Amino acid sequence: MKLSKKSEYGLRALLELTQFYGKETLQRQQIAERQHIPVEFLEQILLALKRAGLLASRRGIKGGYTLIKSPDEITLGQVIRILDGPLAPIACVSKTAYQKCRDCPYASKLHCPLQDAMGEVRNAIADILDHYTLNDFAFGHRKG
Amino acid sequence: MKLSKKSEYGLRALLELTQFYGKETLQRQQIAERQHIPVEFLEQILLALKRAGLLASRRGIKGGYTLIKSPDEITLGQVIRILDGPLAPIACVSKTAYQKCRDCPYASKLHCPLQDAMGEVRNAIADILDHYTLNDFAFGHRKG
DNA sequence: AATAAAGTTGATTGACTCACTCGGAATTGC
DNA sequence: GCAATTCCGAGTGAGTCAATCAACTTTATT
Repeated sequence: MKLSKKSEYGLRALLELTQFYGKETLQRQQIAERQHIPVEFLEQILLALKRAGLLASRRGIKGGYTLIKSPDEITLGQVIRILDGPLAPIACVSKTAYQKCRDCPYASKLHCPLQDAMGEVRNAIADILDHYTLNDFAFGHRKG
Repeated sequence: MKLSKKSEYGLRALLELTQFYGKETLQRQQIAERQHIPVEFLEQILLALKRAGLLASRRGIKGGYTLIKSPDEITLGQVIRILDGPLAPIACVSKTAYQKCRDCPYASKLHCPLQDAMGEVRNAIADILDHYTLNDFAFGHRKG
């Protein structure tokens, strides 16, 4: 049940970008230093977030990265799915990346105990992460 | 955020053992067949559960495994911790295996955004899995 | 136009983990 | 004593994680 370094770094990078949203563009170098992330690894991560449509970038001198969407429209769940894949503990209870379980003795039955349990877990995780925006993350949580 | 095969198999094995609790002892072979688990891998898992105090075993002909604790005293959370380690997505929010984060720019600060978010997730997961007993698992869930 | 600074891309690496597999020793029932 | 079973440690092949590197393209400044 572990969060990868990739996602951790990704979230921390977005934390910085959220703080400068609408003000400045940040360069990998700056983000890496502020958050203690290896630059070249960070690069990969920023690129992935760019391809997913969260960031824009400019090359060359004075280049850098900016948030392209408002930080209250981006959730931690989205980010983690981009970098780590589905939130669900097992594929057969994923809503965004469902896969039928092969070789499971309950695959053909109507009802699987493991699916019940892990389905609950998946929903609990998604309920939190899909409502936790970058704004909540950077500036303190709504905590409804 | 994935559950390992080890834990999945472990839970499915315990599902069988719960169904025969107080009646028969089951052999690896039987459990493996019923749940489609590779026998030798299953062995490792059963051993780990034995060392953790959940199972008893007998060798030789007519040997096998039995639950040593009542299935309403064993939770899915316990089982997963034995086989997969802590439930928390990152070590610095684990209650059963806390580790201070190294190299995190917030390590010395009073407050870390990532800890807040992942702490919530950890609690949500633990709330479910630490109250989900093998009885619930095998015979249908309480669902309060 | 030249240069330097920055992002882009793909390949590669080393360590580690996951999911098994194997061989043999110890125990038990007959 | 023999066969069936668990116990235990070591090993393995594939894959993943976390980087790292080299080469390339784009941009601003001079």
